[in-house]
Amino acid sequence: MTTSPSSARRSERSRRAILRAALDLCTERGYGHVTIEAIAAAAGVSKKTIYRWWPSKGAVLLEAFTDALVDATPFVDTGDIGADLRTHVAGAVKLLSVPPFGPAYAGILSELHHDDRLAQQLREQLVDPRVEEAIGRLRSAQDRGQIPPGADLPLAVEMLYGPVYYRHVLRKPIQDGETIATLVAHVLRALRAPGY
Amino acid sequence: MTTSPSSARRSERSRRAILRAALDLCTERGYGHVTIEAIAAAAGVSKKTIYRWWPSKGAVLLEAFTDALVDATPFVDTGDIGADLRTHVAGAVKLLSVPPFGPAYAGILSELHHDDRLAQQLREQLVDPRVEEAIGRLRSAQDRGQIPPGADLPLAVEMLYGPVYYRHVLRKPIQDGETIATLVAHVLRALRAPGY
DNA sequence: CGGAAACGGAACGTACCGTGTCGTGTCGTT
DNA sequence: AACGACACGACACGGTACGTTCCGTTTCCG
Repeated sequence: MTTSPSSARRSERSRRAILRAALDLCTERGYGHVTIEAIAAAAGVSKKTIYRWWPSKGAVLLEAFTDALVDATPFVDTGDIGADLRTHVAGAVKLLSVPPFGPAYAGILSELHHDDRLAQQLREQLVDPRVEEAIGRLRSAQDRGQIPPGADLPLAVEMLYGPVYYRHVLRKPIQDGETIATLVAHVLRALRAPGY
Repeated sequence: MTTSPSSARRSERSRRAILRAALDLCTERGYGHVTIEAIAAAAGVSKKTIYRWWPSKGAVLLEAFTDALVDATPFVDTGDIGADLRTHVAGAVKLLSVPPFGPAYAGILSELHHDDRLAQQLREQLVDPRVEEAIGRLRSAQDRGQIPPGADLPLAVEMLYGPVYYRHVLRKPIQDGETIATLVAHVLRALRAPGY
């Protein structure tokens, strides 16, 4: 998570203040107008302290976002694969719909294309684990015979998350529950139906 | 397309030089490191001229991207809906895979969240027309009985484009032809199969 | 208790922003 | 053919945020 000097001397107090200030500023003025200097000022911290532990603004907000994501959208297993997928997708959609998380995540995504380290961190810490969880839940349904054995589970996950990302980056109004239910139903149908 | 002073006196020569320089700079140093000043210098143009016609860097690159998009991914109708969708999605994927278009589009997307006018322009000029085209092609297949009458065509388009955007913003390696074929097959299956 | 290291604060030069001014050139109008 | 309007290139401006450096202080480990 952290990056450089590797020490237990690090001030947890400052770390929390920085992450908190970063999210707060993101709420009130938007990701693009958040600056390292403003974060430092709001957190009562010197810029040097931020630069010591994070390489960029994106890295600060990625850590803040990841921290805040803890049990935001848990992956339950009630036995009903449809209901569980709906619950999970709805959790992700809802999280992205409230400031500062929607704008913060969009801002982080926007920096991936010129920051290789950040892209790697995001995939390793956020995306891949969640994809694995989703595949695991689908496989569990597969074991119960709710999904055919040969189904392409990774593709299924992309078909679920894809429209969520599509809508998020294009800033179309977030989907309501019915849209999510329809999406999940379509994906399950695509897995279940006979080959094309 | 253009914005402010509305005149026929505008120098087409300068306009072309600016759009060309913007894309070139995007190729060689990445969207995030392209500046208005650098575009002006590379195009042999004063900053004032750029600010006279475009409100932001994003607007310049949106126009450059849109111009370059002409017949990049045509929407054909061979009668085979599966083949046509594969062709179309492959065109979009291929376009995004080559510099400067991939990075340029990602950069434009990144600015949508703090630039309402740009977001509106992108949707009106780029996204909505293409979505309409896609829906039109699906409807044509519907008329021929290849897709059931009640199918949710807008959702189908999102299921097609969604994974493309998902992969693009997360910078996962672009899909190959087989992945695209599988995706298209799944979407068509989801439309075709009986209700869940 | 001593030293190493993280800390806050302040200042630095650099880069780019968006705007303003000015003189030049070019294109419509009459 | 001459005028006048307007886009043009150039240059300079104040402002903001960058990332770094220095310094003196505080905090924690051994």
